[in-house]
Amino acid sequence: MDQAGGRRSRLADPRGEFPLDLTTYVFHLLAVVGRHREAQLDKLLQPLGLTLSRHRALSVVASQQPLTMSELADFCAIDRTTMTRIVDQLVEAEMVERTTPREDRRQVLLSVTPKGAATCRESLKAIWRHNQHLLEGLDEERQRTAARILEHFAARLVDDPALLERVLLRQARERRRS
Amino acid sequence: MDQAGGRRSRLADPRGEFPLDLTTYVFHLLAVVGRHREAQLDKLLQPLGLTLSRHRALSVVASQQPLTMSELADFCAIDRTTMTRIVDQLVEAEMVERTTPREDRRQVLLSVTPKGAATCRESLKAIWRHNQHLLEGLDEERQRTAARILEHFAARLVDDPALLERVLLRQARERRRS
DNA sequence: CTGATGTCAGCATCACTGACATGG
DNA sequence: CCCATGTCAGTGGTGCTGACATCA
Repeated sequence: MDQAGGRRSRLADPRGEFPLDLTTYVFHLLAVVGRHREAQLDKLLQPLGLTLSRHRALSVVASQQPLTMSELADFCAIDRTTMTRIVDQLVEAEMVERTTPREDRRQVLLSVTPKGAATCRESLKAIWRHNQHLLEGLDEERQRTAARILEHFAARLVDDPALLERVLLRQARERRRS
Repeated sequence: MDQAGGRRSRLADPRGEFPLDLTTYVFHLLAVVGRHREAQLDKLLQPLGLTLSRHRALSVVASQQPLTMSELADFCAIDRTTMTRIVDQLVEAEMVERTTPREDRRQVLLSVTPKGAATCRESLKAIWRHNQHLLEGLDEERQRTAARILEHFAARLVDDPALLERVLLRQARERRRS
């Protein structure tokens, strides 16, 4: 997607392996794969009372707790104001708790409740199985190649080096109380 | 994303190259890369009066015209009812036209107007440049590997073989008037 | 005061469901 | 009658902007 127009002559793979030129085709597939996968995962998570967005937030809180709203939003690459509403929903469902630290009372620290931890374990299992199914037949070296290529994209998409570090899941919390 | 929880011991890359196990990390990056890229492209297209969704639909119509609503929705991996509204917006902007074929008057055939074709050329150019920037530094062989891996994902995500063919942009129209 | 953090309201877009009209 | 195609209305989740309160 993103591009599929123009003359056939300008937009063909010279080797004939793919239906479009490489640049166009890679990003078309990126969009289509993401779309189908998100739709399937949403259905998978429905019985657990989660959407994919809520699951993403919940699983990051579970693994990185305690963390602030801004950190969570950066990790998930989601707008802060949107994250406020997603956390509202998780608090409503009694899966996540907000607490205010004494040192800096502007912040909010997020942590999971026992119910949230249990739900997260279930959703992680379900998604893990789905991911494994998608990766079946891809040897480890190909998976590493995929990860490296995606890291390359991320580095070019995210200007701020500190934000990039967080998006790539290097270190979580430092300078919290500095 | 999707998964980031659990014990550190269960979710680590054995080789230490990546911050999480491969399965989890590949899909985390898939989500984050898609998110950042879509945000940037939306801004890029704003001056042209397009959103990313509208551009995607427009460019497919431009390259595959004439085609039906269902075909367009399948190509873009977007729900049919959602596509009705997106095409409404493109018709409103006088970029796309709907016509009813004589053979099967249930269908609607889509085609671009001159204004739509011109806008599409501009948006394709802008997106092409953005994509080239992202791919800079990746040699052709890596791009081919990426395309093959994403095709692998698509094949596992889409059950219907005919739909998969359309999603992978093999052949567009056949059995139209059969 | 300035800047950082988090929340909130309003707006637009989009996904999904269920209903509906049309026509093969 | 049955099914395919396309549209439409309603609901809910999401992204973004701008405003606001709080507090270091």
